[in-house]
Amino acid sequence: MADISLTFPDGNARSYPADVTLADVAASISTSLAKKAISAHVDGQHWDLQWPIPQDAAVSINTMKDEAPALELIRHDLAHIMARAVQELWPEVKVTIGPVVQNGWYYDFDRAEPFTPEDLGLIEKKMKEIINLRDPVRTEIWERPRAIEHYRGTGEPYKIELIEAIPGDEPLRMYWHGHWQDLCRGPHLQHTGQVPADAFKLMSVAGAYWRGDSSRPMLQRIYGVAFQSKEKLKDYLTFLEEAERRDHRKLGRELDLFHMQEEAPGQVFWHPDGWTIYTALQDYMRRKQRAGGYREINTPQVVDRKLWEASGHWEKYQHHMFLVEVDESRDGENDDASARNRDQTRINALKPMNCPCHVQVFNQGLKSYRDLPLRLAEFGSCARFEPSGALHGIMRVRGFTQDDAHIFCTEDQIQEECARFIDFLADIYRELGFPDFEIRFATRPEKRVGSDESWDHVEGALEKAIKAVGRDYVLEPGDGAFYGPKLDFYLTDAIGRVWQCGTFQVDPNLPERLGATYIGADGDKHRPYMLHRACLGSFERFIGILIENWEGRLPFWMAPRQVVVATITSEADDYVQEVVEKLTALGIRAEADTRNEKINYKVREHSVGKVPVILACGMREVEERTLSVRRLGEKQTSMRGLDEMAEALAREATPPDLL
RNA sequence: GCUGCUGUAGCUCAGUGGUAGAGCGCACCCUUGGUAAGGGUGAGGUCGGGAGUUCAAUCCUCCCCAGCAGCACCA
Repeated sequence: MADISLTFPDGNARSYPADVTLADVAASISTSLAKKAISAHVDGQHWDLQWPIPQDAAVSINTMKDEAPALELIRHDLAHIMARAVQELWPEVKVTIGPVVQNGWYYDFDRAEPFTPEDLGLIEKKMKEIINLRDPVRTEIWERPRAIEHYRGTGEPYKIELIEAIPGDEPLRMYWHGHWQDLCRGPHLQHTGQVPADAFKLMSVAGAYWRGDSSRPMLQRIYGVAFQSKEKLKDYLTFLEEAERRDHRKLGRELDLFHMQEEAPGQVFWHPDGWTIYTALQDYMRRKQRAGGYREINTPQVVDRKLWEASGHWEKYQHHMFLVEVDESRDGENDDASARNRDQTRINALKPMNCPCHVQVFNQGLKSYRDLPLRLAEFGSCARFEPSGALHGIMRVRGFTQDDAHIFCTEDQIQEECARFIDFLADIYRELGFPDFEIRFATRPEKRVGSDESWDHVEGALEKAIKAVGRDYVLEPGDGAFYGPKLDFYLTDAIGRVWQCGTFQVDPNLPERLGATYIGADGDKHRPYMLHRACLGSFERFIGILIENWEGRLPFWMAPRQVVVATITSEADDYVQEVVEKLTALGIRAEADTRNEKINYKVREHSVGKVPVILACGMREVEERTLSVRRLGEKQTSMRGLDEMAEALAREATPPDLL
């Protein structure tokens, strides 16, 4: 039994729950990606990995070497050095834990006053002093009672709780950085001077629950980042600036795509240009789904709670639903809300998901095995009352539209549908500019419905399906939906960030709960399987990802403003109008800029506005019936004939699936 | 929801216990200019909402709302 996490070369880490062993992970992950894992944490202890992972968890490499220490060790020791610095500055602060995370580390502290940005500066300075002391790091192995007694003496209740939570009774490793002591599995550097003093930075302080449990006290977490060298740190800080430049909230405002406001928190007001992106994407998806054998449907927004009770969502998610109370006795006559007749009030919920509604569509009429697989798709508008702290621009919202579909099928059809979906999805991601994606296979979570036998069966079916597809995947034990196992699809954006978008879930549960049946070849009623699937996830979030991926410079076919035709002199006004009309007739989003401004000004404004093509017209163009073409991001211009250019742009404006 | 921070003009931000300012943008005028900002003039804000302290609150206190970072959550 082990608590295992693997770290990959891209800096990502993946964790596995306590009921698997390292050998399990090694055996079950058959993918080349997993084989790239460079280090593992087993029961909190750090190991560099050799592949294959040895069968026992005692991975054999100790990283205490004289050469440049591994980055993880540097980060790990920095966590301790920071904790020491904090306690030297404020002795009353209680320490807890401080693990290595992507790009750095954090350490959680219990302190009455909040840490301020100025405090971070003080801590950083103190850390550099400690590094310069070159204090030796030494270990002692203590029996538990002695360690507990020690922490009683120093007044560290969190450490005592940690010790008591460690199963078994093996002795503990006690580490000293100079005079300062911490409980830790190690391993560590030999002395604090091995840490590069100019390649780390304290980033932020934020609240975090003790042991990740929202019923426990809130601690203060200080985040730091660290690298091998000052240059690497600088690269990382540059990356952060890059991400900030791409922030969809900022670009959404600057490019006038959408806005949000207090009266509708977590919901999007789409502006014309933003909605143009949305509809371009939706039109594209509609064509793809039609070609992919889906039938599009549409289902109600406001649905009686009875259906949510039947589906099981009421029990689990009622506090995350928008409720709508309707007094059936009012009949529109009495507008006084206080006169509402409680006895006759019906409780409805704005639909938080489409699945139960799709089952209702399936349940109409008698279905035959000949109807299967039946693929029902909906651009389903959903409302979920997400916790206020979870909201994030248009990426995490309370009102959104999924590119949702449910496939009703027999067990035998799961494999075929799985393969079919993965091809479908790969095609879409490629056409949308994300050629690389990763598949993760998530299995039964702790909280779930259905018997273990049923889970064994369904997980087996999905595993068989994904294996047959032959693509690499990563196993995520315990990450499945409460009703069934799933495949999640993660795409990588232009600056290396990973986003989960697509999903493919096998659900034997909902058809059961909502009484879906079909007549088999044997003439008897059978229970269909229901496959939940989405490619984009939600339009809102996916458009956020698109904006950030392309830094607002969307591919031409999706760009809300494709072409601006600008006059250099007002004598070209008529010609510019003619050009715009010609392009518009070809389905190109073209606009005229005949304002009384200099061409320099117009070029600057439309470049900042990320318009992909600027066509400038002066007297020369009018006389020769040509256009001066300037592409976004390019400095030089070229001269093209009007007809030739219009034809080229029309081709460029064609969505990839129609080429 | 939790911890911390923030909320001043359309945007980015400065500022003060005596009812506010800049740049950009916007409007109008002059300018017809050849590929990233031509010049001038002007309009625009009960300083997120409510209550309190005070002779006086945008500024201080409390409550609420929204946003930001992180945590928890994510059917």
